[in-house]
Amino acid sequence: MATIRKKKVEESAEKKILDAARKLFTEKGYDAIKTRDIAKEAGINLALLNYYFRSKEKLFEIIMKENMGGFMEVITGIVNNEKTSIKEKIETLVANYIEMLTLNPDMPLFVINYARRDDQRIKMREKFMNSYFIKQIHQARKAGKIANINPTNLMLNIVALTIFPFVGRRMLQNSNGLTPQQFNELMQERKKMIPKWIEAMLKVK
Amino acid sequence: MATIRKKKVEESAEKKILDAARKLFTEKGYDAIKTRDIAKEAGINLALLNYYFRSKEKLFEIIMKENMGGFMEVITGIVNNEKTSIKEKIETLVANYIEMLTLNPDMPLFVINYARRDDQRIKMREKFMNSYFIKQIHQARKAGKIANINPTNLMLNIVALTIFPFVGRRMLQNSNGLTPQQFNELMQERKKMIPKWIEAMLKVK
DNA sequence: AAATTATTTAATCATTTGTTTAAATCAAAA
DNA sequence: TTTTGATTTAAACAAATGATTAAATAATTT
Repeated sequence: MATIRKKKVEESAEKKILDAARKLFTEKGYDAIKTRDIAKEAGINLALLNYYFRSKEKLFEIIMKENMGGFMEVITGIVNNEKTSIKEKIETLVANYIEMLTLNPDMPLFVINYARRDDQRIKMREKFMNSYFIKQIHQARKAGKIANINPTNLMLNIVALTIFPFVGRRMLQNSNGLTPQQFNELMQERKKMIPKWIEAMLKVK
Repeated sequence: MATIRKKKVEESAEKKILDAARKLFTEKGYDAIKTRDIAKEAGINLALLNYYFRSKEKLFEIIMKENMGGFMEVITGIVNNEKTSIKEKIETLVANYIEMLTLNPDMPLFVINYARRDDQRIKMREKFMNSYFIKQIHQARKAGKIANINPTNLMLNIVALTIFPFVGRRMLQNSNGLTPQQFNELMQERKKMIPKWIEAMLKVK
């Protein structure tokens, strides 16, 4: 009988490997991390890694999909909600991203480098440009309520102001720079300010 | 006599190696590029690389310093010029960066990943925060001419709006995305707009 | 042209690194 | 307790990769 047996005493090796891989791949990327690093970090033997995940590549793909999903998921719901205003959408978008990135600050650089690695295509722009949010922007423009901004530039500005500090995090948190604590405080301040800054931009002609 | 002799017929192998290394390292980073890739791209034999540059690491360092220099150089002069206004500084800074990055669009991601690679410290923030520009900002704030913005956030905003599109370039230039031509046009538009957007931000309280 | 020095190469070495193997150990079921 | 399958390991393998060697070729000086 194909009954499944489980060890229950401690955290499964499979999970330990996934956790180690997530941490290391997200922090340093595919090429910089060796399978032996992952095994060591997970506290298991090297062979286990291939036993559970077949190869480094397959393990990486799992982490990549997790991260990519997390990174995209944030926008999907918000940006297509037909019940919220432009202002509300920007506020929610910025707040949710900063919350998520505070917990997982290396995610954006991971995603960006994935595109660098093998010219993989990431459809973030598509998702954004086809959204209800962009329709609202067009309408508000026609009605003369906001300036005649290029929607791609608007998207870029929201994303740049929100995500860039996390991408450049290591350049801010250097010896004479911010402590992790200060960095987080700064991000909390930006959470409040970015929507206001965007609002101000939307009046520029 | 230690006279130096040169081959003049074609471009020197040394330069060909440097050019290849610059292209490949900047595009894909240290770990992703093999010494054999560089030799092939340069059209020379593998051993030459070590003959001229001792090691992959040493060759990388040369490219790294080039890029780092280029990346920092832009701000140094501008930001400490005591003769220009805040507005002029922002305009010059943005324009010079976008000009440079249009010619070398992979440079920022290279620099950012260098910090990721071995926790190297890059003193961009220091340069900025100790500059005459920041003094001017403090004065203008006291005089009530601009809003009470945190200088680090101001710096982040200028840099984010200017540099981020190049960092995320491969996510914009995907199958359904922008052509390189369209991307450059967008950057030219941003060159004009970013100073205006920053100006608008500086009025937000 | 001969001598000298710079340049270039093919072949090899040594280490790193992803993967596999075969055997040992452990936990649940019979 | 014995059996059975899941889990874990040490050791080894094979390919990739950074580096070296020793010899050949090309350019310049004498």
